[in-house]
Amino acid sequence: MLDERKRAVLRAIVADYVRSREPVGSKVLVERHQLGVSPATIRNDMAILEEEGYIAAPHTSAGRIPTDKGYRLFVDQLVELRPLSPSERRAIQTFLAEPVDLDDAVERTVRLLAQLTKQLAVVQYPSLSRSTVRHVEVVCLSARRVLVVVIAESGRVDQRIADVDTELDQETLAEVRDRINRLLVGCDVSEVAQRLTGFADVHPEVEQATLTAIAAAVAEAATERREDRVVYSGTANLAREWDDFGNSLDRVFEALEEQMVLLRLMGEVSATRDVRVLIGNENVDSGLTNASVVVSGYGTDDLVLAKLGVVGPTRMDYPAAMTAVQAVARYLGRIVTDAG
Amino acid sequence: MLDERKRAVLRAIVADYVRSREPVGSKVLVERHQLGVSPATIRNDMAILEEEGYIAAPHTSAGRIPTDKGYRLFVDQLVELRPLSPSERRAIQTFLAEPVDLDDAVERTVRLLAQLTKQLAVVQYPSLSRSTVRHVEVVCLSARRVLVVVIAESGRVDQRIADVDTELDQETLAEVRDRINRLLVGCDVSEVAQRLTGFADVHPEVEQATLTAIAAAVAEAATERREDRVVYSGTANLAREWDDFGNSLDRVFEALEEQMVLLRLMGEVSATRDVRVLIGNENVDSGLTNASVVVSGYGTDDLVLAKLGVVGPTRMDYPAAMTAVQAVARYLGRIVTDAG
DNA sequence: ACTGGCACTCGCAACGTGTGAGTGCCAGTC
DNA sequence: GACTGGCACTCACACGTTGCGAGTGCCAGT
Repeated sequence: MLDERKRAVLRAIVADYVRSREPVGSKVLVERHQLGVSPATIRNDMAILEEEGYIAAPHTSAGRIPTDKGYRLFVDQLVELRPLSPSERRAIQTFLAEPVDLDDAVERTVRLLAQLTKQLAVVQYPSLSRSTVRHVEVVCLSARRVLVVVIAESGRVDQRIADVDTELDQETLAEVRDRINRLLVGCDVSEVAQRLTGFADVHPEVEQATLTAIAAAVAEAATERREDRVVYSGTANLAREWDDFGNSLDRVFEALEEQMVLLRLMGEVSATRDVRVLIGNENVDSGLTNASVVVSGYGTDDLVLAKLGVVGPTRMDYPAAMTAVQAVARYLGRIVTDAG
Repeated sequence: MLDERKRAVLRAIVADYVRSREPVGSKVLVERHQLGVSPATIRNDMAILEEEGYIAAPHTSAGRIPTDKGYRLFVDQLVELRPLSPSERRAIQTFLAEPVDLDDAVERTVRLLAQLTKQLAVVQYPSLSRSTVRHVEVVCLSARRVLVVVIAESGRVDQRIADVDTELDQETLAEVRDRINRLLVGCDVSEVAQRLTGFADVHPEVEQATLTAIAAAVAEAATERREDRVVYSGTANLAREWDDFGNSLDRVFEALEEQMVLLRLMGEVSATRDVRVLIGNENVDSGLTNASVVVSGYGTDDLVLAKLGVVGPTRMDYPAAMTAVQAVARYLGRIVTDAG
């Protein structure tokens, strides 16, 4: 087990390295943090820390930098989360006040998080509670195309385009719409597909294939999985620190545009509302080397709707990122459960 | 006026420089393109071209690179647009087939364009024809929050959250909704705001402020300007060639995340359906130096709905970009006018 | 009008070198 | 035993020097 002073030394090394990006030596360590001992003593401690694998020297006669193991110890035991500064708190409140709709709320959140942490921020769309159907609208886009809109009681609005074989006049369309509504309104979205089976058969006046297509579109719209969508923001922050990622930058961006990577990244942490940290190689996810992820679930106490977090270099300001992620997750959770 | 051979030389310089990223000298010029004369002759031509300002030498005894003026001449007179290769044509067709809704269509388009041109692709949302109101839905999200959904005949679906002061029970909400629908269905979206004036007054059974809030939300949703939204894709391409932009990369990404920059960029070219090119400093837009924009409007013959294009380094493959932009614009125009 | 030849110019990569930050170790002190 | 000052040692890195080669401009010759 590590000595109290050695832990202080590790904490100091992490702090300094995060700020300066440069290997930190024994001398600056004692003069910047009041450790009360001489550089030589610190050197001994550092030798121990290196033996134990918490820090490493990039080459002989350079300072030390924290290893992944060192960061891990840091976030697990050494970090003290200071509360948000009033100005930050105010920034969050004004930024997230009065979102105009769900998209807007998510959009603002991700921007805010990127701005607060100066990292790449990622927000997963909340999986709005599967609730009951409120209304189904069917509108005609062109001769052979109709748009289906499904509005759920929870406020979800999903749409889908269906190609149909026959031209539909306004009256038939209206009738189809009314029948669908009569059939579905109030029923749980999970039952939609089921209720629609055979829908085409019982209305012989319209061509079957057409009705089938429309029914399929309605079913698809009702079961669309929005929680597979993620949005991100703060690419400029990523670019600013790109030299911390061993990878060439375009690889990183390729990985980003591949939504799956982000989803996997978020998926790897268990869905709880506390803040989790993945450090460096702990996430096996290729494409991002030397990257850490700070992530938290958001939602109500008993139900985690989705996750949000930031991605940055292993060498990042963990305390700041953790408090920001936590605070934003809490706010967004409140907004989103309140709003639907 | 420029000699025919000098034009050939300029064309060759542009072609080579675009491929190699390196100043091109007289020797490689004659051996790669069959110009039928010796390097010395070419050197004389190059001297003329330099005098006229079409090319420049980064320093003594280096090859020449095209100036913006050179590129301008190239795209205006020297470029020959070869038709799309069958495989490209096929790629477009499969990629853009059967979009599931408007978002999906735009999303796919921007990805496709980025992939085809290997540049940053930008697509502006089409301004769907202002049409008549089809249906208005009002659902209750929480005690003091309602969601308003406006569906237009054209297939536009807009939503808005309204905060209300009083709690609304289901029946009143249903009644409000019915009244709104009776009032608005079939009326042009441009008249919505007008028709709603005084809406709060004539229904004394519900608190006025609440009705006003809902009416305002409906009006806002109906008049939302979707055409101010742009989406982009292909950031990895941008990162790959970032050293061509004098700017440090993070500035570029900051500019990107500021949607306004892209909108201005698109806005600077007149809204026609043919392909326009802005080269280097021609676009005064700060933030992107050494950048060119290839852009085209899309829509029907008589109505340009919005614009799309690519952004890349001044030194980009203009012919390829131009054909790709043109083709994609044409396809998207067809899809989007067909679909809404 | 074009070409071969030649002197000239620089950017750039390769090499050598000196400097300084940082270390490990050890003998001495409290 | 824990800490400290001192000292020899090691590299990374910044800096000046140098040589090379690509490319040019010019000119005399065809």
